[in-house]
Order: sequence, then C-alpha cells, then structure tokens
Amino acid sequence: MTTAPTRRERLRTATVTEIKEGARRLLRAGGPPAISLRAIARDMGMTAPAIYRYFPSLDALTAALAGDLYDEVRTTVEAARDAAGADPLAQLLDMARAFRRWAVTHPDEFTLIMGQPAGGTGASEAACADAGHPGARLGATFLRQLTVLWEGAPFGAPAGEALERSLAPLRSRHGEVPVEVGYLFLAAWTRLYGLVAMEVFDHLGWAVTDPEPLFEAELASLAEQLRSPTKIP
Amino acid sequence: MTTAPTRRERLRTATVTEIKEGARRLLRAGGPPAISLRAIARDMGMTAPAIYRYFPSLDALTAALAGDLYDEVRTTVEAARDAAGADPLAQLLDMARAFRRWAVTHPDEFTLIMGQPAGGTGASEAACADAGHPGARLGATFLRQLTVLWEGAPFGAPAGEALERSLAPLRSRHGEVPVEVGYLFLAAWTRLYGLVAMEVFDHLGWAVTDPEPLFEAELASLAEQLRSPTKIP
DNA sequence: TAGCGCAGTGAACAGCGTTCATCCGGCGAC
DNA sequence: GTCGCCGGATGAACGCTGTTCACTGCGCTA
Repeated sequence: MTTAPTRRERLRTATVTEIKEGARRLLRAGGPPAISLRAIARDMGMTAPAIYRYFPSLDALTAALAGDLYDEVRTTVEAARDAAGADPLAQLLDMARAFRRWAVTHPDEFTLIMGQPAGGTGASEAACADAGHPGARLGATFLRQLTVLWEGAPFGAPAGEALERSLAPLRSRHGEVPVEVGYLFLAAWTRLYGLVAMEVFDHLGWAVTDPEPLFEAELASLAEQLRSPTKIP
Repeated sequence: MTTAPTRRERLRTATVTEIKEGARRLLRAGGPPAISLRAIARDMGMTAPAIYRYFPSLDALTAALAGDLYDEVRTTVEAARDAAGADPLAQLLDMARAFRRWAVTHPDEFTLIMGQPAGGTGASEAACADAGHPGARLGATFLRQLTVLWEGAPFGAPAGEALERSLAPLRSRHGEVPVEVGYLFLAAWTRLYGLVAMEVFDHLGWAVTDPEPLFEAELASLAEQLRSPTKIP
C-alpha cells in the first residue's frame, strides 16, 4: 500500500499542477510557442528559476503537459465509446467523432501533441515506443476497438509479405494482433489524423465551408471498408 | 516586355536568394525553430538588421521560404507525372509517390510547410485562399490530375446535399469542378497528407519498421476506389 | 558635381531558457 | 531544545533571440 503523502509531497504536487495549468493557459492563449517559463512564473507570482525545482527544462514541462493532454483526449474517446450502443462499429465511429470534436474545440492542445515533435529530436518515436506512454495508450484504445470489431466480424486486408513483415513492431508490442487489424488500424488512424489535422491546421478552409460533411463521408467510407469481408488485392 | 534588370536589382535578388539559402541551411540543420535572423546574418558576414532591408520580419522570410518549398515539391510532383506513362491513374500514383519521397528526404522542409501554420494566426487559410499562392498551386496540380482521370473514366462519390453544399468554395474557385472530383480530391489529399505526415513526424516508428509497404497498400486501395464507378452510398 | 536613396552598421530594448551562488524556513536527529 | 540538513525560492548573470532607431557611407542619377 502507498503511505499517506506527507505535507511536502502535497505541496509539491499542487505546485506541479499549478505550473501545468499556467502552461495550458498560455497554450490556449497563443499556441505552443507562447508557453514560456517566465510567463508561467509571472502568473504564479514566482520567478522563472523556481520552476526548475519541478521540471528539468521547458521541454520536459511541455512533454508532461502533452502527456496530460493525451490522457484527456483518450478519456474523452473512451467516454464516447461507452456512451454508444453495443455495436462495435458504431462505437468506433463515435470514438472517431469524439476525437475530431476534441481536436476542433482544443486546436492548440491538438497542435501541441499531434503536430511535429517539439524538439525535432525524434523524441516522439522514443516516447511512443514503450506502451506506458499516454500517446501509445490512446493508440491502443483504437487498436483494441478494431480488434473487438474484427473478432465479431472479420474484415479483409491487402495481402503482401512486405507489408506483413513491416507490421512486426505493432503486432508484437500489442500481443499478437492479426495482420488485418494491424493494417486497418494504421490505415484508419492515418486517415483520421490527416483529416482532422488539416482541418485544425486551417489547410481545408479554402476548399470547404464546413468540414463536417466531408468527415462524415469519410467515416461512412471507412465503415463500408470495415463491413466488407472482401480481400483487397 | 520587361526591361533588363538594373545592377541594383540584380544585387538585390542575389542577396535575397542568399538569405533564403542561409535560412534553408539552418532549417535542415535544426528544424524550423533553428531559423534565426542573427544566425543567417552571421553566416553571410552581415548584421541582423540588414536583413530588414529585404524582409519585413522573420515570419515574412519563412513565408517566402515556404513558398519556394511549395514550388519545389510541386515541380518534383509534376516531373514525376510527366515521367510516368500516359495512363492518368498511373500518373497520379507516381505523383503521390514523388510527394512522399520528397517529404521523407526533406523532413524539415516538409515540417515547415505542412506542419501547423507558422504564426498560429490563421495565416495559411488566408494564404491558400487566392489561387496564386504556391500552396494552392500544389493542390491544384493534384486536383487537375484527378479531373483528367475522372473525365476519362468517371468514378463515384457519396451523395449528400450537405457535402455538396460544403464543397462550394473548392468548386467555384477552380472552375466548376464536379462534385465527385471535389470530394475525392479532398479524401485522397487528406489521406496522403496523414500518412506522410505521421511518417515524417515519427508517429509511425513504434508500429512499423518500414512505412513504404503501408504506403503502397494505401495507394492500391486508393486506386481501387478510383477505378470503381460504383457510387458509395 | 550635388544630392538623393538605399545598403549596412552599432547600439539599444525587451524577452527568452538556463545556471549559479545565496538565502530562508521547516523537518528530522541528537 | 537546539543543530544541521535539505528543499523551495530568489536575484543576478550569460548568451541568445526579434526588432527599432539613429547614423554612416556608397552608387546612381539628375
């Protein structure tokens, strides 16, 4: 069992959350580059070096914030799944809708976690490698739903030895995922990501008044693909 | 006719390109945040304020660089189209392959133009609005190819009055594009973007050893969709 | 040849992340 | 009860950033 936190520990975690709240306020106000240690400290009535008692660097702070945001969007997605009926496909579609809704209502937060890796140092690859990372947990939620769907009504996927071999990391890391599930997870996930990212990043405004019909059409196309047991050659 | 450029003008354009070359060198070395006026000026043996004679701000400089990069990737894509055979579908697939190849071999450049909008000020929406922008020209190249393909062998697209209405900006801006072409352009473009962006941003390394088989499988799926004249309900 | 305009400079301002020496206050040990 | 330690917090400093401003030259043109 965990012993009761001491007074010091309580104060410490309170300060940590206050720092992250300040960071998020700045994020919402001016996007990822607006997050600055000095501004956070100013809002808290502290000085910037004090934050180094809690985070080793600004990058570490934003990484921690990104972790919280991953958890938040995952919780939202899981709530949508639980609120949907018993049909796994309907659940999956509502999960996708919840993901888009969160992204559209939290554009800056989405940009922070789903935009290019912050430092450009390949940190995200290493971060997603271990299953404990919040980002990996979000992906696993979708992957699990797709697995459930496949077990109920198997769908096809393109054959190909090269494809099958390249999927090895995904399949081994999440406990013997079938090839069809692995492929369709990545296909659906990249498709969802592209659609939502282009909407949030304003790369769609020139073509479309409201992206929602396009999103729903894509969702219908995806559902069609998941319903058909035909193997795509 | 245009008169011959004076000596001043020649020097000026030479300096402008030298500045942009320096910016691109920094971009390749450390990603978008590594671009700094002072570093560029240092490399050129100048002082930072001198650059303000050529660009009103750092944002304007990066925007100009982004324009060049858009032109570069568009030229690459067009070259791939011209190098492919006469089959419009084969041409389109090779265009997509060329796009991915450019992105993978120029990750920092791709990040600059396709990542989140630079200033977060919705600049990209306004930029893509007019057809003269390099980014819009890149999109138009793909849109044109899809139009050619459709005129040769019409493909279906999901019906829906809401979808049709939301596509109005795209269809009016590019001269009476059919609804099917408009929808499938956006569907294919967001799909291609999502796949390539996730690869470049290192969001795929945990799942796949080599993203190319996945890319080829997605390309085959897209080709299948473009070949079938069936209307998706 | 005189003057206008443009390229370029150096200093300065405000802000940033980060490091360092220093100080204070609460907690545990003797 | 007092001492010492350790964690929280500070202010100063370094080096970097974008940007502005007054100022100096040089080249072209009239």
